Amino acid sequence: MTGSRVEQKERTRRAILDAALALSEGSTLVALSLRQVAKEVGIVPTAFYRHFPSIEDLGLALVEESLDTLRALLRELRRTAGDDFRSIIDGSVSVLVTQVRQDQAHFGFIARERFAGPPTVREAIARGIELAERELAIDLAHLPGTDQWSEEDLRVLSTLIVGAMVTTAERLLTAGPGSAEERRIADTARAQLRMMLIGAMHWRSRT
Amino acid sequence: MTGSRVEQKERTRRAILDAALALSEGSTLVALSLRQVAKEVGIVPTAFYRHFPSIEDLGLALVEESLDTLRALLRELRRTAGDDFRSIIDGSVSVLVTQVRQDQAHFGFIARERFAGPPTVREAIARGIELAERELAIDLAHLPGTDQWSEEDLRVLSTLIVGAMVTTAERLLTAGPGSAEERRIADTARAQLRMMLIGAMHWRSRT
DNA sequence: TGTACATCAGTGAACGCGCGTTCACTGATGTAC
DNA sequence: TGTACATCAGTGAACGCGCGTTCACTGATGTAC
Repeated sequence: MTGSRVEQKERTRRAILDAALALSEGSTLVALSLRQVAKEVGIVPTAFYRHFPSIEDLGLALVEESLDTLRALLRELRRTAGDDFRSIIDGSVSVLVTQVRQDQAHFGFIARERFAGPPTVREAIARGIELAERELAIDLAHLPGTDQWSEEDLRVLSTLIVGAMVTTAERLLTAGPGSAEERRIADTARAQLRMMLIGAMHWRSRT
Repeated sequence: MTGSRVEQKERTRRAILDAALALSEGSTLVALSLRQVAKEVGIVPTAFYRHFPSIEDLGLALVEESLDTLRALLRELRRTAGDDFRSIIDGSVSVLVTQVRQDQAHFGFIARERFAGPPTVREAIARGIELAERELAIDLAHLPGTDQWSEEDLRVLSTLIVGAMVTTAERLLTAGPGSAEERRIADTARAQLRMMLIGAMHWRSRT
């Protein structure tokens, strides 16, 4: 069976990444030890070096994977956007719930490292969130009723919405999958999105 | 000079707490080492035990101090609340900016430990934030226009507002004190609060 | 006020432990002919 | 197809280092008389 040695190596590499995600759950990247990870995977500590040049490179790989899942979430949100407000709201929240559940370990990693990670990691995550805000501002500009809005207004609303979505994602992470709590969080997120959009629709009529 | 030995001990204790806050800045509580802290303070590692029974107890002391700071912020927010929407919004944001600046180290600590800290710490912080949400829901119920609101509606709006305030506090922490960025963050927070309250005011007329 | 004793914050040596990393190795998988 | 050789994921011993914690100590500050 050709490729079986290659496949086995890939399987071990995946096991190392998964073990690192699971072990960092309790605190942070910086608290991860190579020996802990190796023990969890079931290999001898030195075998680690067959897969990553150092424990720091393992961390970088986790960061990149996690940012990939964040970008996948954004792509999915834009792809499934409906026409009217109600379907945009409902669709966005259900995509958020689905994706957070699907890549729970990665989103948990992002939540933890966002402020507790090494500077470069914090910056990379901040850039990912800023990207979402900018993309959303562009999408908002195409919605009816925002024709007269300034760049600044679009930015204010998009950061508000992205902030609420980040908060919702973080709440989902602390709730059990499929729990009543999860449904309540999703309902709250939908109501909040509705409230924000109602505020936005009446925005110019007031200022 | 009576009390001078006691005062010196208190000064060292304070220096240990401050050093721990400064050192945990780069990552988390769990990455703190007693020897690092002692070195930063300028005492020998074993002298640490004259002040705390263990490094974990130092962590608990930091958590309690930080939660005190959080509670002080909430108290200050309620105390300075004005009558009309505009003064409530402007007052709340300027109190937030002032308090975050004044206890930057503690708020940074909370931001970091909120998801990366040990489970008990995460729970304590989550409870502090929930408390703010419940208190705000009560205050909102006393505002004009919310007479017909359900408990649920009040909860939805208060979690939305608290979430935005948490996000604003976190943004302030990454901006320099007195910077143009800081003023922009405060302006954005004010606009967002206005937008949320406008949405709230038109809430019932839509659902 | 002066002296003798008590307190206790900070010292310094020592300990066992888990850490990341090095090195020479083993033996199963894969390849060349 | 069968044999001889190459590759390389995983092994196991060893290293020096920083860690938390113990212990007996020192000497300045504080107290009793």
